[in-house]
Amino acid sequence: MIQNIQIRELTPRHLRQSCSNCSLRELCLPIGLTPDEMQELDTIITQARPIKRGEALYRAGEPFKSLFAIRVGFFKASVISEDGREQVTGFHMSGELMGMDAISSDFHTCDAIALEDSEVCEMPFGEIEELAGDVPILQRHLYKVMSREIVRDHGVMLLLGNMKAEERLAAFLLNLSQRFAIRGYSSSSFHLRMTREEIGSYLGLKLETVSRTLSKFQDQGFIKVQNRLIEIIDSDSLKKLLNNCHGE
Amino acid sequence: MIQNIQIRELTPRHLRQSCSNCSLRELCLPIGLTPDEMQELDTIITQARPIKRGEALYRAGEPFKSLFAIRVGFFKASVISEDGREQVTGFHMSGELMGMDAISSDFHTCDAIALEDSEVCEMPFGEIEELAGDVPILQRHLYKVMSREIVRDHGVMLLLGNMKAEERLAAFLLNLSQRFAIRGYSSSSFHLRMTREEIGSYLGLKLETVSRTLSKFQDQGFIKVQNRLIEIIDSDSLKKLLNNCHGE
DNA sequence: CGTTAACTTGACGGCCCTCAAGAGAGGTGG
DNA sequence: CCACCTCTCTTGAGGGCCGTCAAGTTAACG
Repeated sequence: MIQNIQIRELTPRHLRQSCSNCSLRELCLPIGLTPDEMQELDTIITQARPIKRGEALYRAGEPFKSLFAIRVGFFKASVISEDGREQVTGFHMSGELMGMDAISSDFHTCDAIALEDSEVCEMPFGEIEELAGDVPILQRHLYKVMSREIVRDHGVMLLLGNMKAEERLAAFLLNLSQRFAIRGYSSSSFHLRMTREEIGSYLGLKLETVSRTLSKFQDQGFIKVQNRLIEIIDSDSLKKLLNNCHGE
Repeated sequence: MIQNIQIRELTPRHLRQSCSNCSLRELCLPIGLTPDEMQELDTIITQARPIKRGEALYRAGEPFKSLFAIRVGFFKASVISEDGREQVTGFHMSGELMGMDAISSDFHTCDAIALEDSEVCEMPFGEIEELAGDVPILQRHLYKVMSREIVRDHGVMLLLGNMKAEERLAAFLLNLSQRFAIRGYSSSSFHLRMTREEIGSYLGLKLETVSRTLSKFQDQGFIKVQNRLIEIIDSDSLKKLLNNCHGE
């Protein structure tokens, strides 16, 4: 959750600059590469491939070649079950890495759909891997990024397995708020890129329940909802929903 | 799911033997190490540390030093939310790797509890990592194992987000059945190592619902339940529950 | 301005949770 | 070996949360 906070403070200058080039917040994060190594990384990475809103960055079943770092934009990742049910497994924003699920089988296992016009950096995994063999700190960092994804998924499992609708939505809003804040946007006022249905799919709820719960939060004065614009008025109350809740 | 099937057939002899030593089904899987590299791997890995039923292999918050390969036995992994709710994130059996969630923060993020007397191989991550830097095939394999964990978690998210109690339990039983089969045990008759409550926690259900649903499956002639002994009588019907279900 | 997709709100019903009681299994000590 | 205790499991009854169905409203886009 708090994992990305210190990027600006901790990264050395040459890295910070390169990172601001490619926006690889998640890949470059706290790793002290030499200028040479950075340059090599830069030559590997394809700069800025645009993806229009609604388009797929990749789809389940396609052969795996590259990881993608989101330079700007917003994506959803989702898996489709055999009988056609969609489960959104995550929402991803600038600086985050996508496609790691595909390493295991050399095929993508989920769809990645842009929810707004976006740009990604393509990072051919074979070359990244090769470089990682020579640069221990990069290798370790890749392990860390993948591990973080596992931890994140466990958090979602906790949410889906244990929480009620109100708690899920509160957790969702607070998580979004935090991630926007990290990126320098307002944490108290932001635009949802996804539909109620996509939120519901992510949270294991129906779109009507999402809508109703948002309205309820608004009635209680926790938030203000204007279509997809969310204003968080009382984040403490939202947090209280998460901790108090019906545990003892 | 089917990922471990071909171990015996595909691994070269020297690897097969070394693997049968340490039972590292998941780590050694399909990777063609040289005998020298295998030996180095063997010197890194601590052979056979016993863990008694009910004991913790590690707990959330403990500093991370090693991954663990289960040599024999059965574990549950679970996260505890701030307000004390437990979510079982997975059940792990012989040959599987545990602890990858801890790489991201250098602290374990979940508890690993033995559900029967077990033995694990401890693999100091720093040394594994170092070796992986020299042995690309090992490096890639670590990425694959972690990626597989992510894919598995996505499957659980689909289950928790979209499925009804009957479907969840059917999926759970079929998954266990398959994993036992891969290890040479009966796929149609096996002993549950976990309580109804732990099954419920994993599946996002209460223990009463688990119990009721098992009874229902028994009444329908799909399975036979005798306390923790499960006999699968009609696996096709269970599979049908998963595909038919209330999708169109 | 018309069409479509997205959202809101209400009414109702069903699935699963909650509470409760009792049965069964496994371990310990007498 | 049996009595006893505890943990686990089963089963029932009732209620609540959320899904389902439906209708109407708003927003978005050509």
